[in-house]
Parts: sequence; C-alpha cells; structure tokens
Amino acid sequence: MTEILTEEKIKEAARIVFMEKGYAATGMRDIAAKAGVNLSLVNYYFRSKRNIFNLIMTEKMQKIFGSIIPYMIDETTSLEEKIKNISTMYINTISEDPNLPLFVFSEIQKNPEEFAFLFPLKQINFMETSIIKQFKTRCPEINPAHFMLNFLGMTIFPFIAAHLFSNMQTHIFDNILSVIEERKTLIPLWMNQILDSPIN
Amino acid sequence: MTEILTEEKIKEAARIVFMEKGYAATGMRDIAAKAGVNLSLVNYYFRSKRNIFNLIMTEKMQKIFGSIIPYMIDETTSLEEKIKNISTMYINTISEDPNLPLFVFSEIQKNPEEFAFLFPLKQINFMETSIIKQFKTRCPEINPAHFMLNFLGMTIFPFIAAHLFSNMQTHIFDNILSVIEERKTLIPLWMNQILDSPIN
DNA sequence: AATTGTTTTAAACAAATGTTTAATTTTTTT
DNA sequence: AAAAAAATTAAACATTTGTTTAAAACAATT
Repeated sequence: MTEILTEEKIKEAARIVFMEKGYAATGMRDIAAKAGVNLSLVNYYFRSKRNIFNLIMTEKMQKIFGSIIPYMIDETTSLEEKIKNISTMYINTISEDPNLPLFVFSEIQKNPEEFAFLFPLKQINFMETSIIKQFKTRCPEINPAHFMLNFLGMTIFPFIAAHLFSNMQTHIFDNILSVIEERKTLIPLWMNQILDSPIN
Repeated sequence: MTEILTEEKIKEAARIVFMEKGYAATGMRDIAAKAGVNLSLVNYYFRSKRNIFNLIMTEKMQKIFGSIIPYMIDETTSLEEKIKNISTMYINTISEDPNLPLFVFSEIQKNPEEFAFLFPLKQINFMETSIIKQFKTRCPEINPAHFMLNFLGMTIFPFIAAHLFSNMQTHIFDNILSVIEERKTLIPLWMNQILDSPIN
C-alpha cells in the first residue's frame, strides 16, 4: 500500500513548485518531476491542475489568515498581550515559510472571486472582535483599520521585501533573519508607542 | 504615420494585462486583443514576450524603487521632512497604480536574477544615504533596517492588503481610499513616536 | 494459483502557446 | 504617377500545455 506515500509526495512537490513559481508558471510536468513520479499520477490522484492548486491555496490561506483569528477574539488577553502574541506567532510561522505572504496575496489578486469564499476572516465579525473593541476603547478617534495596517505592515512587510532583496544580492537588508528575530520584541514596544501617542 | 500610435497602444495594453495577470498568465493574444490590434504586430514592434515584459518591468521598478532615491539622499532636508515627503509621494504614486507593489515584488520573486541588475538601489550606497545617516544619529542603538521596514511597511503594505480585500468583497477595510489618504499625515506622526521611543 | 482491484506507465490527444512567414495594404519618397 | 518602404494581415509553424487512454505492473483477495 504505497498509495498514501505517492499522493503525499505529489502534494509536497506541488506545494514547493506552486510557492516558487505561482499557478500560471507551474506545469503539471514540473510537479511530476519534482515528485519523481510519472506525469499521469498527478491527474490520477488530484484530477486537475486547478484542483491540486486549490488544495494548496486553501492550506496556505488558512495558515496566514486563519492563524490570527484565535488571538484576535481571545477575551482573556489584553491588547498588549495580543500584540505580543500575534507578532511572535506570525514571525515564527512565516519564518518557516517566508514566501507565504507574497504567494497568497498575489494569487488572490489574480483570482479574487475564486478564493473569496474560503477567506477565513469573512466568517467572523471583524469589528466585534476583542482586539478591535480593545483598540476602540484605547484610541476612540482612530479608525481601527489604521491599527491593523500598522501592525500587520510592520510584521508581514519585512518578509515580502527582505527575502526578495537578499535573493537579488542587494546588501540593504543583510542579516535580515536576525533583524526579523529582533522584531518579535521591538514591534510590541513600537506599537505601544503608537497607541500612547497624543494624536489619539 | 500611425506607427507611434500603434506601438504605444500595444505597450499600454501590455502594461494593463501584465499588471493584472502577471507575466506567466498573460498571452500575446491577450495583449493584441486589449490593444485592438493584430497578433503579429506585438512581435513586429517588440520582438518577443520577454522583451515587451522587461520594458514594462523596468518602468515599474523605476517607479517604485527609483522614485524614493532623490528623497533619501537629499542633504537639505531633516529626517522628519524626509518621512513626510516620502510617505506623501509614495501614497500619491501608488494610489494611481495600486497594484504596483504586489506586481513588482511578485515578479522579482519569480525571477530574481533577471531583474537584479536593473534594481536602482544597487547603484547607491544605502548606508551612506542622508536618511540613514540621520537615523543613526537619532537612534544609534537600532539597526536602520528596522526603521526602513517600519516606514515602508506602514506606507506600502496597506496597498498590498487592502486593495485585495476590497476585491474580495470583505468589509474589513471599507473606505480604504480615505483611510490611506489619512495616512499621509498620520504615518509621519507615528514614525516620530517610534523615533522618540525610550527604547532607542 | 487465479482473479480482482489498484497503481503505474508510455503514448497520444486536442487545444493553446510564442513566433515566423509571406502576401497585402498603406504610406512615404522619388 | 511610379517605386520603395513601412505597416498590417491571415495563415501556418513548431512547442508546450493539461488531460485522457489503454495497456502493463503490482498488490490483495478468493
């Protein structure tokens, strides 16, 4: 019974190739080659390119959007604790899969309708989450969108930009891995600075 | 002499289609159709798909990376003024071309070698720019990469995330256009808060 | 050991791809 | 007005694409 092994080998190969080249630039033959498997087996186990891609995409969307939800709705933590927990969790998660944000964002952009329905954040009422309620109490004058954009921008953007520049042999962001590691403790401090700003 | 008109029509069509679908998903027939022109004319004027794409890509990389350089090296402005000028300039520039960051980042990721040599920031010594020298004076303990990542993350990330969510009919970032407009004045205030933080 | 079901293979498929060719139309030059 | 040059067209090209077919190899069951 080698069945599960082959199926998982193909899925893992698809993960790697899709993440690297995107949907359009990936061929079924690329996946088969990376899995070390006959071309027909990809269709045999997964029916079509669209089908296997959507499996991977669902996984990755869950990973980047779904993972934040438990932290956002947690009524037992303070705003500061949420910031600390989410930035640490995100930096850990994305460090293992540095191309995750760029992959997910750019595939959604190319096919928004196809993936809208499996967007995990659609299922919760964003404005009624604990984190947003806490922010509104703290900064009643500021649109909570600003808070989320600042927070996620500071956390996620470094992966989009830096992993890229290092591939281009630019030296702007040398030691980027240790820089990103430092951000686990720095981002919460900076976010508190912003929250306490007299602007609010 | 309709020559220039046709050539520019094709280039403009290529701009639109490439920005929307990316290199791999764009066909020569898509470009010809969008330009309202015979398929052969695309090769007649631009020789190959790679060639016309690289023209567009050079343009866009100049727009997103090149436009920031004059502000970074300007010795006549303070750090605060640079922050104000760059965030305003970027928000104006990208608002007219909201998919610019995602397009450039994801195409570079798929082909880092091809575009490394035309990366405008390779030509300047990043660490010796005025903005970085000013930051190091202000915050000697902090790696300047953090400063640039915070600043660019707060400025650019909203376009990557928000334009996307609105296409997905999520309501997380409603009124995103006015929110982004507000950020022209808010980002400099937040950045100053971060710069003045007792952490540094 | 024979039969059944499952997995793997090589070959072929039609459709789509980027590109080229050669003829035709249009424009420019003489 | 004739000749030359440039722009446009339709058709074909060789590859590559995702997918299917049908036979072979393998495993499980009787």
